[in-house]
Amino acid sequence: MEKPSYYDAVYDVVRLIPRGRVSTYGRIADFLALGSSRMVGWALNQVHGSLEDVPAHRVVNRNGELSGRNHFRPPSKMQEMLEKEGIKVENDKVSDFNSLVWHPREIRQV
DNA sequence: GACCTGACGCCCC
DNA sequence: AGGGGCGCCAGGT
Repeated sequence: MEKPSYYDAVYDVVRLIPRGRVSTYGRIADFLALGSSRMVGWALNQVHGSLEDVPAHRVVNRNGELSGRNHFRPPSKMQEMLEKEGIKVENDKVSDFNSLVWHPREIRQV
């Protein structure tokens, strides 16, 4: 029985997002060559309760907006967790997003 | 089994 | 600069 779903690959990448940093659906999708940013969202949607293992709160859209906050409970939880990591969130958007956005490619550059 | 929607992103107007 | 439409794949109705 195979479940090679790219899901695991997505979770793996998300898990690699450093604390205090964020990444985007698009970058992850591009890094994994999924072809669609939505797939990342689908995968994270399946996470649901495994959020402890997969820091899905560190994944935002290309504008740094917390587009997935509505899937957290309460929705403000996403912002809460981010702020707990030192990330400033204002008006459902990551402040200084451009500076702290993390590129999966950095893994290879270590 | 067909249709619609969805944690997105890019192109076109 | 802002708004609207299409594409991507999976899952639910």
